[in-house]
Amino acid sequence: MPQLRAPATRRERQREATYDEIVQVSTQLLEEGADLSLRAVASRMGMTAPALYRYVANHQQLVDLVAFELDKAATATWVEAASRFPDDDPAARLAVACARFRQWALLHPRQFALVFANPTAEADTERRELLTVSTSGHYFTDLVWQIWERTRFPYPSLDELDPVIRDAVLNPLIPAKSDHIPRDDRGLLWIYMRAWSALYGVVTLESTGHCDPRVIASGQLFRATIADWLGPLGLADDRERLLAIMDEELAAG
Amino acid sequence: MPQLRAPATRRERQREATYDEIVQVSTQLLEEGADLSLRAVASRMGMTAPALYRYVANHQQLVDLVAFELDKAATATWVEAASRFPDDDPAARLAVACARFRQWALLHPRQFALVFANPTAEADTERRELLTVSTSGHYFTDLVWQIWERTRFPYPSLDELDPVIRDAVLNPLIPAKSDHIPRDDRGLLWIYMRAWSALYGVVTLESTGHCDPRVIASGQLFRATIADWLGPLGLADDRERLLAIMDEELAAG
DNA sequence: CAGTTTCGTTAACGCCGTTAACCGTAAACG
DNA sequence: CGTTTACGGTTAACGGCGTTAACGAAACTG
Repeated sequence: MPQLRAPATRRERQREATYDEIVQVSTQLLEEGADLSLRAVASRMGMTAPALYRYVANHQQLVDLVAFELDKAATATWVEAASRFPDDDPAARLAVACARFRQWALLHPRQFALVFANPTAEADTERRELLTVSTSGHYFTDLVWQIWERTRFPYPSLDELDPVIRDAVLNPLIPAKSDHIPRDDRGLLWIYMRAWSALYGVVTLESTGHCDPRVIASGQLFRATIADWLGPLGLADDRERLLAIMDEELAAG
Repeated sequence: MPQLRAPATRRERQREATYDEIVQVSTQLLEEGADLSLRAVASRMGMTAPALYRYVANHQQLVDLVAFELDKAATATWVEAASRFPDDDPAARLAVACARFRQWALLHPRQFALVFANPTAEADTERRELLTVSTSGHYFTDLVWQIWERTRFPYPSLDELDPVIRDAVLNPLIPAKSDHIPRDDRGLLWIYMRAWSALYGVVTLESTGHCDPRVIASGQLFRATIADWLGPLGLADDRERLLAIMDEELAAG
């Protein structure tokens, strides 16, 4: 059985490989604290900068490409970490994933900024679409859904929602794995958005350093923010266990 | 009576004026969507770029200078807007200020990013210090304090706080007008930090566009986030009035 | 084999931050 | 008052950036 993922002609495989190398070299550059520039990436690949224009239309597209792959790779790491808890314990998995997400953001602020603070121009539909397929977003939505299946935490019905929000949860533009959520349960996505907003907010605050460094080091702001969301997700009974899991994960990273 | 603010020699006055022009030209550039570059600022002032090095040590310092002044100017606008409510109604003032803060962030995302998403390097103590005197931070802390004077909402005592957080509230590195807060009431600052984190988070999410545009347009995410903080600030009774004030302000902007 | 597409090159343009060397003039000083 | 100093500007230059244009070789295609 031949490869499914690397089919087609030799040229196409070559091209795939070049894309992979671009991403690899880019992440390497970022890791070293260097800027993500076309020239730097090219020269480290043994090419000249204009050659990269065969693969990317401009600098911003390079950034978007790398951001997408960084998100994918980072998500894979906390999916892996979360998998030490079983399938049927999505709350524990969420606790692990949130903690890992934060630790990644603190350890790699430049990469975090690239993926999550990279300003998206209003009219730029292409970049919007890319955002919609964000890997981490899908993972978090899925966990929230799985938690709801167990705790049946309350969520607003479609009628209760502001009409604009109703549209948004019925046909989401955000990264959310929502196809399998029945129409009448789409109010769940509102809870998801609000929870994501809280997580994003505190992690961005800490990652960009607009915060007392001691508060960051203690992890208390993050912890308190997460703790506030256990109730709304129907996890109040599990509170101590989940916070313990999170603390453990924070201490490790 | 001679000027108090423009004393000293003629040279010093001249220098002050040049700084003012730098800031003015910079904000003008940002307003036009251009980048904030030394060369652009200099040429628009009728100078050459190296001349600016007589006023700022490097590009980052120019950015910091402009960020600080932008924060000051923006804060002044919502202080002004909030002053349509009397002194003794700090809750209403806070509602106005939060809404204005968000509208400013949405209308001027580049400026917002400069002031509030401008990553602060860990070891950079100079920039930390600059952060500590942020104007908007002082205004918000002061409002929270004034609200507490009226509602006496609960806050953690010093013993209840994590030791690190205790240090942080006793000797804050964040922009907070805290000198007049008695030592035993410093737990208030923890509430302030948490509330600021929530406000910062949702506004950053919206301003950077990492969010469904329809959700931003509706303002519901922001509204819900603020609404969640009325309780902890002892403003539950005032809920409808305050949300109405905020809605009005959001609609205007 | 001929023709075309793909993928790389070099050269160049106009930005950028930053440094070094230089100079007139306004202020400070003996 | 004349001298000296330091301030606030200049020009020239370096290296790096994104980006475009013109071009060529090698690989696929008929």
